Amino acid sequence: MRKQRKGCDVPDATILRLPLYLEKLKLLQAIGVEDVSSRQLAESLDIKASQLRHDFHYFGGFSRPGRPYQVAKLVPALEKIIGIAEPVHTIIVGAGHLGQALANYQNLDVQGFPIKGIFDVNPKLIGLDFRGTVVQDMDEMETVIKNEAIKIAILTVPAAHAQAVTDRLVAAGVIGIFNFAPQDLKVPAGVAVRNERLAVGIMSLSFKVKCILQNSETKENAEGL
Amino acid sequence: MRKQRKGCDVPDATILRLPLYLEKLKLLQAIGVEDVSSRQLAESLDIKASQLRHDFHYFGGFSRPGRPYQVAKLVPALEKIIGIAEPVHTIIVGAGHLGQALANYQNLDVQGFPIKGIFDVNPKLIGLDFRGTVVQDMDEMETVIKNEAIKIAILTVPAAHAQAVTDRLVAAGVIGIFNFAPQDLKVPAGVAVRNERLAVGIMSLSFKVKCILQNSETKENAEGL
DNA sequence: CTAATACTGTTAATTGTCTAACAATCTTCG
DNA sequence: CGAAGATTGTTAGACAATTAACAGTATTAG
Repeated sequence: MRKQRKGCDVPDATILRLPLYLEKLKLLQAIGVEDVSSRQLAESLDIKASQLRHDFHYFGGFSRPGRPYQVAKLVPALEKIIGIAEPVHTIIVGAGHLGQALANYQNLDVQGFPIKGIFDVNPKLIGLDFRGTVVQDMDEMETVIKNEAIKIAILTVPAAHAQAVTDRLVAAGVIGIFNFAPQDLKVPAGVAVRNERLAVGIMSLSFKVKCILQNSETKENAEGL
Repeated sequence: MRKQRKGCDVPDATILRLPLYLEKLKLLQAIGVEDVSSRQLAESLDIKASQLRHDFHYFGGFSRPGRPYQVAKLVPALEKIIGIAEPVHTIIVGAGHLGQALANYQNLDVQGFPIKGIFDVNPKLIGLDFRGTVVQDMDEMETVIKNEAIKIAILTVPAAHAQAVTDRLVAAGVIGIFNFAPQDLKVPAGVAVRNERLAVGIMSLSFKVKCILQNSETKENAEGL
């Protein structure tokens, strides 16, 4: 097996922190901060400085010993690593409530993911306008993917249709799917899927809340004795 | 330090899988499956059977050697562990696009999290009706939290107001916050926060897409020689 | 009844991730 | 100029999670 191309053999845990680093750095940049140390940046994100440096080490480091990081260098470097140096054209498939909310969520655009199309099969939704993007029939999807060179799609269709739509997306050339449907997707090698399950998030929270309540009960009992 | 109460000293990674187990089991139950082995269940979730048994082991196991799991026993057991044996009353704070989408997302209700209130400061939004729940003024929030014994809140306000609202929620008795604002929240001990960052998800996807594209390029070059 | 098969609970080994430590470098101050 | 303090890159050790292995139990077929 050929050695993986530079900067791609990185743990998932590190990849998930890169957006957090970038976000905080942009904030610093906005208020005119020029230099930042690993310690300052890490503390503001509630992680250890050694972890931050360890993460950066996967990409060869962004400074040299003795010198703090320069915000103006770090921001574009991270953007390039994440793959958003240029805007990443994106489409939303499924114009239900969630699809609409995402279409209206201007933050996606700001973060480098402009929405180039919204699609649905429901005639009642076709023609609706969200921030300048009009819902189109699903039949148009493949055409838009090719014309706009779409590589990433956001999937917000019902679970029952998720796999069929995924197959169409992959066939049309999409290689990254942000899946909001509670449904495991089968995709060939060379296609990345990220599942975003709201139910998982709120249930894990529920578990912790239950534990907090139990602990406070036992504590009260112990104090009561 | 007192030993943590039974079933609460569990790794995060395991907690995040519990909802997936439950979801799949409910699906099996719906089609009349009575028994399921760790292998069957694990394969349908694309994980290893040993991991599933290891996860269940944190709670003492749900069967005995030689006997497969009984779906009818496992579903309520997991629901109790997750803390959703009884419906968990929830509120949504922030009735913008995302808050509206979540209010319309009937799946939350089905999964055991009925929405008992939606709040916003914007007079234009107050009075809007989403699936029978009417948007109320934020001034009513504390009252509803107390009357309905709300323990979990979904936070969909702008980042700039997230901390202030959080402080009010905590003061009113909320101990679990599902945070959609791109903002780190400070909360006292005994309050759980789960951050749901859409930007993190799509950027991690972008990273992988970039790597896939790079790899296919190098592959083509190698083949071309 | 016995052997063969299938299954779980449990422990050990492996793998992955995080944290700490330190050498090398830079800046600052006297 | 030299020493002190701060900083990064790098490596090794500590910790956590995943996977594999296996002992013990149940079921089934002959």
